[in-house]
Amino acid sequence: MMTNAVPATVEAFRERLLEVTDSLPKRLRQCADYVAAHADRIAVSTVAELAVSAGVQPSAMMRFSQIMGFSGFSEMQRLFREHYTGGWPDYTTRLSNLRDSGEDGGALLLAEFVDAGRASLENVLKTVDPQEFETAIGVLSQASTIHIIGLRRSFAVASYLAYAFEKMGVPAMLHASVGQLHNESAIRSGDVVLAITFSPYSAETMDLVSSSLARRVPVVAITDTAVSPMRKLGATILAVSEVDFGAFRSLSATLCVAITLAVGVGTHRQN
Amino acid sequence: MMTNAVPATVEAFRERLLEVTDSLPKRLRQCADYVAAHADRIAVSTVAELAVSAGVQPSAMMRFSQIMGFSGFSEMQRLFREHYTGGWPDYTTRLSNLRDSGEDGGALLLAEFVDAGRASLENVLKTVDPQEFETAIGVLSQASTIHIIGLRRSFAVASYLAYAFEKMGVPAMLHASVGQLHNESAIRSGDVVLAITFSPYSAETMDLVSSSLARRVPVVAITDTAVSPMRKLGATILAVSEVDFGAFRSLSATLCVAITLAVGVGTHRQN
DNA sequence: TAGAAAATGGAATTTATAGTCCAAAAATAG
DNA sequence: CTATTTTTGGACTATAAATTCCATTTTCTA
Repeated sequence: MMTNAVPATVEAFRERLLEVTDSLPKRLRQCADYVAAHADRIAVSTVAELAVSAGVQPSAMMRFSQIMGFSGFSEMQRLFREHYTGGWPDYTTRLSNLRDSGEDGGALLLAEFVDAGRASLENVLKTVDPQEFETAIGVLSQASTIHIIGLRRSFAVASYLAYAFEKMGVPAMLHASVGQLHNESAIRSGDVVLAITFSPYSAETMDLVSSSLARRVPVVAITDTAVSPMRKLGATILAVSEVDFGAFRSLSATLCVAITLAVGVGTHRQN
Repeated sequence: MMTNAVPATVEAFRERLLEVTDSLPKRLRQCADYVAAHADRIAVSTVAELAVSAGVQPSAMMRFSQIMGFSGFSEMQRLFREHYTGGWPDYTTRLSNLRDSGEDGGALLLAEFVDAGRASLENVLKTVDPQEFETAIGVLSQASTIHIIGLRRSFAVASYLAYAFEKMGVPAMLHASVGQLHNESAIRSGDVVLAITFSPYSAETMDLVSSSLARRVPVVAITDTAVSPMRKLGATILAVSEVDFGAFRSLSATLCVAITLAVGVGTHRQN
C-alpha cells in the first residue's frame, strides 16, 4: 500500500475519504460511508461501538483507519478529539443562539425546519392510534388493489407510497387526477382506497373518498388530527399533526407514517 | 452530605458542581474549576490528560468524579459523551423497552421509523455545509427556470419541490422522464438544474446532470454524503445521510432540506 | 471451473486506561 | 506541641480497549 501522509485536519481527512471510497471493498466501504455521515462520532466512541454502528467487525474499522493513512484507530481518533469543538449545547438553545447571532438566512432556516420536523415526529407516536394503525394495515393487506390518492402537497407522499408498494410487489395504483377523473371507475369491489389529505382538503380527494365509501369500498386516510371531514365519513383514520413552520410543512411525520404503513402492509401480505 | 444521586443531565451536573465547589479542598477545587471551564473536554479526554490540564494527579480527578456522584470517571464521561450525541439515548431505551415488552408489529415499526427519521434530522445540520447551502440558494435564485429531476424514491421529493416552487411563484419544471427524454431540450442557458439522487444513482438523472454541466448549466444536487458521483461532476452539493431502517428510508431529512431550499429560494427572489 | 488473490470475521495478544490503595504530608483540634 | 483527621501523591492492580494474526470465505483471473 502506498503510504500517504496522515491527514492533519478534518478537511484533509474528508478529501482522503473521497479519494479512497470508490476503490474500497464492501465492508471497508461501509466504514467509509458510516464515517462520512458520522465523522463526529469518532471522537467519542470506541472502535467496537463504531464497528457495531457501521455494521462491521472491529478489525474492519482498524483496517479502514490504516487505509485512511493512520497508524491505527487511536491516531485517527486523536485527530477528531483535537478538533472537537465542545458538544452542542441543547438543541433549543442552539436555535436561539442562531437567531440572536443574526445568522444569515440559510443555516437558520434549515435549523428551524429540522426542529419543526423533529417536533412533528415526536408527536406521531402520540397522535397515531396504534389500534387503528393495526386496523389500517389489516384492511390494506386484504385489498386486491390499493388506490392511492393525494393531491397538491400530499402528492409527494402519495407518490412515495406508490413507489414503496411497487417495490414490495403490492398491487397499487396512483391516482394523479391529471384532468381525467375516469380512473375512478378503476376502483372495484375488493379494492381499498388510501387517501392522504390535509386542510384545506382538496375536493377531488373528498369526492373520491365519499363515493368509494358509498360503494362499500374501505378507505384508509392519513390526515389531520383535527376533525378532518374524513372522520365523519367512516374511514380508518391515521392522524398526523405536522408542525408547520411558516407557510410550509416539512411532511416528515406524514412521510414517516406513510412508509411505515407501506412496510407494514408489505410484510403482512407475505404471511 | 446530601443526595448522592447520579447527575443525569449536564444541567444537573452543573448544579451539583455549584453546590459542592465551595466546600472542596485545594486539589479537588482545582478539578472543579477546570471542569467548570472546560466541561466539554471530559467527553474526549482520559483522566490522565484532564489531570495534567487541571494541574492535579489522576487520582484527584477520580475522587472528584466520585464526589460529583458518579461511580468513577467513566460514568461521568459517559454522561458527556451521550449528551454530545444529542439526546437520543432516552429514546433508544424507550425503543428497546417497546421491543422487550413484545409490543405488536405496527406500533413498534412506527417507532423504529420515527427513530430513524429523528436520527436523520439530527444529522442534517452536520452534513449539510452551510456555505454550500447559501451557494445553492444563490444559484437557484438566479435561474430563469429551475429544472427539477428526481426519479424512483427521489421522485416524491422532486414533486414536493415542484409544488413548493409553484406555490411561491418560482418558475420551475418537473422532469418526470415518462419515456420522453425530449424535455432535456427545454433546459436553456440561464436555467439551473436541481437534481435529487441517491445511491443507486439512476442513469437518467446522471445523464441529465452531466449533459447540463457540459453545457455550462449549473447544477444543484441533493445527494448522499458518501462520495456521490455528483461531486466529481462539479455540482453544488447538499449532502444528506438518511438513516435507513430495513430496506426503506423515511426521507425525512431529504424532505427537510428540500423544503428549506425551496423557501430559501422563494424568499431570496423577492428581494 | 480451478487456482490465486483479496477480503473478512473472530479469537488471541498487547497496550492503554480506569480505578484502588496506602504511606506520607498537611491541616486541624485539643 | 502533639495527636488525630483529612488530604494528597504515586505506585500498583484490574479492566477495557486497541491492535494483530490467521483460518475461512469470497472474489477475481486465467
